[in-house]
Amino acid sequence: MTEKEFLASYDPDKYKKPSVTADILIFTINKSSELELLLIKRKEHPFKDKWAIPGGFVGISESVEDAAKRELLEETGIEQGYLEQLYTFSKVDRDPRMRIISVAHFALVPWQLLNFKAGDDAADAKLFKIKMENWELALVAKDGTTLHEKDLTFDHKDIVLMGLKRLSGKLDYSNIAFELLQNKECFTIFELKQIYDAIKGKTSDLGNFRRMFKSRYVSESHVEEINQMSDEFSKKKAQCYRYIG
Amino acid sequence: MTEKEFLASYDPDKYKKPSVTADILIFTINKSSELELLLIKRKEHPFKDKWAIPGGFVGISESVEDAAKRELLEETGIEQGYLEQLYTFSKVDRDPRMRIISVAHFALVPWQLLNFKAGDDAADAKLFKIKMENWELALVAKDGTTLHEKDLTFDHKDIVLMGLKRLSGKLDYSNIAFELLQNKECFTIFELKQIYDAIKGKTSDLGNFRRMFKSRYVSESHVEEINQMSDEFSKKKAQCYRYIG
DNA sequence: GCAAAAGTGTTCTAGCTACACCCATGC
DNA sequence: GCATGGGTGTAGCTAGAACACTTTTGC
Repeated sequence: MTEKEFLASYDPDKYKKPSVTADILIFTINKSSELELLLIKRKEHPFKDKWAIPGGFVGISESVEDAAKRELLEETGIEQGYLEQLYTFSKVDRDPRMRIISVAHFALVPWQLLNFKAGDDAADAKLFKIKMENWELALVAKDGTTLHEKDLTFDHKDIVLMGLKRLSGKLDYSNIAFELLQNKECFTIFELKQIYDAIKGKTSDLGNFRRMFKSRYVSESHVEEINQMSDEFSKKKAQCYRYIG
Repeated sequence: MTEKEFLASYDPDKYKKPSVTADILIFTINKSSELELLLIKRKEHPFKDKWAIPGGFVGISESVEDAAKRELLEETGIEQGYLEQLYTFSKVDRDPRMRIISVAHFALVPWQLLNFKAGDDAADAKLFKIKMENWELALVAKDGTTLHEKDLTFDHKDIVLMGLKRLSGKLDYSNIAFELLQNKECFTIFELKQIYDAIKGKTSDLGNFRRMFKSRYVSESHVEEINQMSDEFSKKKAQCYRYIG
């Protein structure tokens, strides 16, 4: 039997298959420099009317990344933003409908680009501030809607926690923080520090942050000074920078 | 329609689904303290008689982790060893048979436990030393069989490279190196250094490594001195340690 | 004047690097 | 005696943390 014959006679549906979804944690930093996560209220069973991470099935002729991108677009109207694969969750009973494997992702989106609306599968969509209270996750929307970690459906609590850990960890050895800037072409050191603080969940020393910024980003040419000053975040004019890569 | 009714009427096979496999990079350190990777020679189409990473389909009622564990057992006879999920690869055309999404893993196995034989799907199985030549991956078996990175089937080159990068990176902030020790209950500092050097691909200063070992592992109680000396790796007797966790 | 950010300087520590040096021992 | 690992010591560099200080400016 040649390879060609083999392929022609191969039956892809011989065995029962799990379904695969791409789920996305959509993070943003709001105007008050707080970390927020987009959740949707489910319109359909299972867990109708509960809050969950957006996601959708991976089609037969698209990659998982494409499915995640599509989902991000549907949910937020964003054509391209930072998107990274997080982890694949596959507990057998994680979905009551049937066997579903979820490839979780996270996206970083500047708040002013976020134009979300309830999608096809969502009765509602909201941004929730992320807090840690008594070592447990708490999610609070602007209108006061409060979710405890146990209120998250499926295994979404695990996904959110892993996402937060990864995000916080990557601040130290990558350039992802820049993805949350309002404007990568013109920003101040303080603005970036706000993003760091929001993700790390603590306020760092401004003087030290400046030095870190200069040695790690300016000296290494990830960023350059531009001929522009800003007083958006302070009374005194501040030097603006441009993100290069 | 209640949730119960919804679930009862739900058809899991409404849409075409991709297949999912768990593939696994099985790393070991050989007697000469070199990093090796287990590859199998494919017995079936596609890519019959080519070398590939072991892997298998994820069944409808097992998690991806379970499938990877099962694969590790089948391929190496190892009941439990270090296993970690690496990344999910999903390019649409990565497998000529059909749409297959691969959740790649890596396993760390001490060489003396490695009792591999060709499994059901393999005509042969071999350990390959990992080298970088001209910035490209080269794999060399003890019998001289040499593979270039382009000889790896599917997208296995990408998987191997990502695995190596992750492995090397995790040495700096985790305890995975201990998983490759012949005996976690009794080992010398030199033995651990050999593992580090093999993975990093360079020899580090022994004196400095000792100090790092003591401040990072002994002082932090990941490891403890035991009442035993070894001369397996040197003429002079060396202090033995025990890995705690 | 006060608060808050812009920006600089200082001091201390911890960790890593590159060494140089001892000891023990098998060949 | 020489190579090799076991083991310690030292000096230098760097990044980070903690903190003090000066400047600008809107309120």
